[in-house]
Amino acid sequence: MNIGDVATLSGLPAKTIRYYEDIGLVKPLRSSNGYRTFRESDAHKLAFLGRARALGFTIEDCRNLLALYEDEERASAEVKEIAKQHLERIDGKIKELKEMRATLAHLVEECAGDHRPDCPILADLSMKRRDEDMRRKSA
Amino acid sequence: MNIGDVATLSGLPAKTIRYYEDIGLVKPLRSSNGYRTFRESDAHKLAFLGRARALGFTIEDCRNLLALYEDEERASAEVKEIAKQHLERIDGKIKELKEMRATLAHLVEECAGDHRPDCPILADLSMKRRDEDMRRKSA
DNA sequence: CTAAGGGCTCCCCCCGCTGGAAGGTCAACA
DNA sequence: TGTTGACCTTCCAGCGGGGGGAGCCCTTAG
Repeated sequence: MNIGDVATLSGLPAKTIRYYEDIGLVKPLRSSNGYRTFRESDAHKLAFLGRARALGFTIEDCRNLLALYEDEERASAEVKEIAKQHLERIDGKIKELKEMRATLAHLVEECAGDHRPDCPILADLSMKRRDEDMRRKSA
Repeated sequence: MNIGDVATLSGLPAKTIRYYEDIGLVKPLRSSNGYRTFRESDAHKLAFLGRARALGFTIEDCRNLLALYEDEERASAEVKEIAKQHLERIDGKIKELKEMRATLAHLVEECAGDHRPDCPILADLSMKRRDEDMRRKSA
């Protein structure tokens, strides 16, 4: 299989696949004309990578997951640990985003959004730390 | 004020402030020794930027917000529009993360996490698109 | 006089790709 | 046989939003 074929199969852009080779995630063979030649197993790995990335795992996570995937003797505990840590990262991000959302939604509600210049959003962004602390406490 | 002073006041690292000058968000003066000299207004802008960035606004958003902040004739509708768009971006990200979280949490639950190699997490990551679609539908 | 603690510029690094230029290869068709 | 046009190759640059660090200058206190 050439790169275009695995790209179609895995849903990853060819550029990304070349990059994954660069950083050592896949190691396709080369045919005499210099083209990359992918085996079935490479195609599987790439599909695996695509799904892991879609779940938000970092490239380093993927590298470790792939190593475990290939290791028949692995302990599922190792995999679970990686996934759990990732779950925590996701939870952290969700929390952060929700806090932003809450503040922002509040400000958007307060803002008249008309032709006048008075704007609570700008007022909040420009206000001093002391006031911000007060707002936080009252919220 | 030198850069260290505004860094302390705004809570932004000096590096970041230099970067903001680079991209034209602030335009401090220079004193004869080459040091940046920040006015009160620069300090306010930087604090403004720090808070806008903390709410997740992109640099380009910040640029626009800052312009509106400085424009006494602005219409609050313009500010509100930027904020609303950002709110939508945040909602999109939260949704995305929640979907990841749901899938991942399910997998983590299923995984025994012991010394044995059997692992539903790896099984899911390596399984074919058809099966994935089925799982999605049943979920 | 010297040392510490600012400040300055400059360039490379991070992540995870993405785009583009300049060129080689291959299959189909006239 | 020549010529398209779709592939493929490498390499270099850049995104956002800074961070790290080298190697230098300036200032102030002891």
